[in-house]
Amino acid sequence: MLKDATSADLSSLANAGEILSLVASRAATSRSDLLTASGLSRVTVTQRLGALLAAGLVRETSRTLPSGGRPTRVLAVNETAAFLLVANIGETHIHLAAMDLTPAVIRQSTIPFSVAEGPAATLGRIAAELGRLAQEARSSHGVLLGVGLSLPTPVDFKRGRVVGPSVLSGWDEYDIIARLQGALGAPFYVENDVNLMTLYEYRHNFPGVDDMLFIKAGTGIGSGFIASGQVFRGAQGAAGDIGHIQFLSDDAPLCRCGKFGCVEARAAGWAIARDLSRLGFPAENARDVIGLVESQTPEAIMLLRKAGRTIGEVASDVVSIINPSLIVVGGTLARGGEILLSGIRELIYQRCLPLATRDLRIVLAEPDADSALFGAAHLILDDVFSPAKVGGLIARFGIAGPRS
Amino acid sequence: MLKDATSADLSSLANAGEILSLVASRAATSRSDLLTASGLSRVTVTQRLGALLAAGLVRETSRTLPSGGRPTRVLAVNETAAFLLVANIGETHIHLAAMDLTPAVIRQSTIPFSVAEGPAATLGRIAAELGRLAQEARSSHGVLLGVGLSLPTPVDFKRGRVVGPSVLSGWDEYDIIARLQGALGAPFYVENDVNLMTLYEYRHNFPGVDDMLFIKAGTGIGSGFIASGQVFRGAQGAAGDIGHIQFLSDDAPLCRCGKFGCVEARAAGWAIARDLSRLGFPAENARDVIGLVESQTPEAIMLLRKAGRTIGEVASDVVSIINPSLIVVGGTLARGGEILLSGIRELIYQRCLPLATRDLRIVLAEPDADSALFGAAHLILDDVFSPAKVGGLIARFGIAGPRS
DNA sequence: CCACTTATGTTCAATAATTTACATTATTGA
DNA sequence: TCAATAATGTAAATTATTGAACATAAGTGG
Repeated sequence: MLKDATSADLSSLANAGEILSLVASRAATSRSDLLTASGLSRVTVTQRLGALLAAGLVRETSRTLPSGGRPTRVLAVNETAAFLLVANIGETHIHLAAMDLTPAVIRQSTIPFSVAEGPAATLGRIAAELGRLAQEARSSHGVLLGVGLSLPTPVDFKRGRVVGPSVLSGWDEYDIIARLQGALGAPFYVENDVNLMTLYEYRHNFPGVDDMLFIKAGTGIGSGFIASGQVFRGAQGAAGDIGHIQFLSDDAPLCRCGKFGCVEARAAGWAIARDLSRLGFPAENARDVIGLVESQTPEAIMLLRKAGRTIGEVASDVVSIINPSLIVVGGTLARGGEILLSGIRELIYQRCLPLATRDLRIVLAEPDADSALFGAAHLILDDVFSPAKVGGLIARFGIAGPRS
Repeated sequence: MLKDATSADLSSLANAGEILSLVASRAATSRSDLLTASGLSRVTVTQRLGALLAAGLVRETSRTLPSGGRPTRVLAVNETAAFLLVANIGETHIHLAAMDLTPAVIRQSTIPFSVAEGPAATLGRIAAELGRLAQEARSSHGVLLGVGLSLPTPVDFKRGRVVGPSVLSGWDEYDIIARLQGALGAPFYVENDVNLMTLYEYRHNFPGVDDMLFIKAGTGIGSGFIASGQVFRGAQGAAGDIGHIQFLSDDAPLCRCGKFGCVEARAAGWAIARDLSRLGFPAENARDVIGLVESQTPEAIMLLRKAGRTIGEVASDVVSIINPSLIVVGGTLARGGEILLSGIRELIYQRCLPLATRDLRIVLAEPDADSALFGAAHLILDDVFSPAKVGGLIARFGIAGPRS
């Protein structure tokens, strides 16, 4: 039986997952790389890559890499071949976006948020707004590949649920995926915002630094880390919870968790705001604190410096335990720059063994309000283009058909 | 051109790596499992497995698994198809062994050790003794697959070198692999003993507990952890170094590292021995301490209990940071049983958030002097049978030819 | 003992992938 | 401009893998 070009293309496409995964992960960005990375023959790679190119999933960039002979052409996933939806729940607002595969924002919006509303209503509004964004993205960017939700609370990533009491009261153990997956018809991911910010820093600013720690110092304090290139979540997704490690002392302050002397109660935005208020400078959260620091209020600078030392104290423990090669400090308080950072550096160098600090870099994150959104996009992309799942993506795409 | 049975067998063997890896890792222990796990067709699996069986690399066990119909026969790597060499440098002696693929000891020996001798001479003696063991193992167990060396000091696993100052003075940055690899003609691995004990506990006693922490409380204090099923080493192999985390207090004792208030200086075997000596009970190391505890010396029991609380304090920090689902406490001091463990439990439950301790088990390791040796064996096996490297093993085996 | 169920092996035609050999292309440097 | 170099494409022959169909094996529960 003869086969026409289209069905030959489709059958090549069905086997092209490995190729697509390699291109998407940037493990192989040229045809020659693909040959060695995949172990397949040139004939096969040519054929499968041809199918991916024809389907519009992969494209040739204008870049080439010198090779000594004919330069090799750089390949990339076609950013406009599909899109993602992401949302980040903040203190008072929810930021939402449709993103292409770069990932870059196609379209975004903001809606108000109140904890009092409860998860069902909030998720309903999120679904509605994401639906609107999807509508607009679909015309230019084809299929929806995945949806990601960032939450300011511990999340059991495997189960997609908020775990433990948190600022999102009423959300504990609520089945978020069941509520939303149907509405949007794509794989759904829920993750803690700090882990997503960590992933963003790793993928976007420090690719290749496979053992790094991200500290978010804002109104609360949390951390995330990349272990051997993977977000490390621990048994229940609660890894990196450094805000409630205690240091005892005579004046140990009461924490909102009910214990005394937690890092948060000493160094988080709310704790500094509490101390500033007592000194006669009204402040409520990390933003207020940074405002006072930026207007050169000595008391605020002093307290931020002290907070840096407290964070440094706990960070030194983390360094001893996980031995990262990079620490990125982000969150609102990081806008205090060296005032915060110097205390962190001081304590780490003071308390850690030289071996652990020998090659350790400690840097500030660029202030970026949307890093959790981008992190969510990377999370989706990593999973959807992973070798194990890329087949599903191609099937989904094959059905939707190629885009012009 | 016709092909005889032998060459057909050999070509199947060359492609049988994936099958072998699945059987070795116990990811698939039956033919049916292999079909689904490999994704290959039954014809191919039958053929490749046949080659592995013919080569003597894999064998059928007498066990079967019920299935509702014909039971499926359990497959396993043939433990006697090849062997490993391992060595563990302790305080005063070096334990060495040839092991089969179970891993189980085929033959073992002990030689004296003195730091003063320096790495070159010590490694020379180790090579000679391992050579002797290899000679004996070779007759019954075919090819040597790998050699592992366990050291009581931080090791940069990737580079196979001791890093930083340690009890092994003179070993820092010494190129161990260059010194030994040639002499033995097999892949060579060097790793820290605590990480190997951790790996042993994971593989041997708690398979499936993919996020676990092992604490070694002996003359020194260290820890290792399994993150998502892998030994977590950090950037320089120094992860888990909890012995030199400091807790400040008025009476902070001086540590052998030169800082004050380290966990080691408060709770390690040498620190308890120091305190006991001051109280009039001569003791030098963890063994002496346990001796006094076992003879019901109240002072020793009190100090061990106190050490448990100190270890619990640092362990609670570790729990907050990495969120394990299991803590295994081993090392000489663990022979103190509940006396040590109760303090650890107490502090962890007191200082960690309920979320992190909700499903956390804290248990004692079985006392086992050879756990680092077994851990080294597992380390070699994991690597040699890994999908990426199993091809090399088969090549090596193909050249050596099948055993009867 | 028998029917039922699932595991396992085998044959053979169809399909997929590789190897080989040759051809073409896009650069660099003489 | 021309050789040198390595990337890339392709046809044909060879080899590997699959799927389907059939056969047999080894348990379970009547």
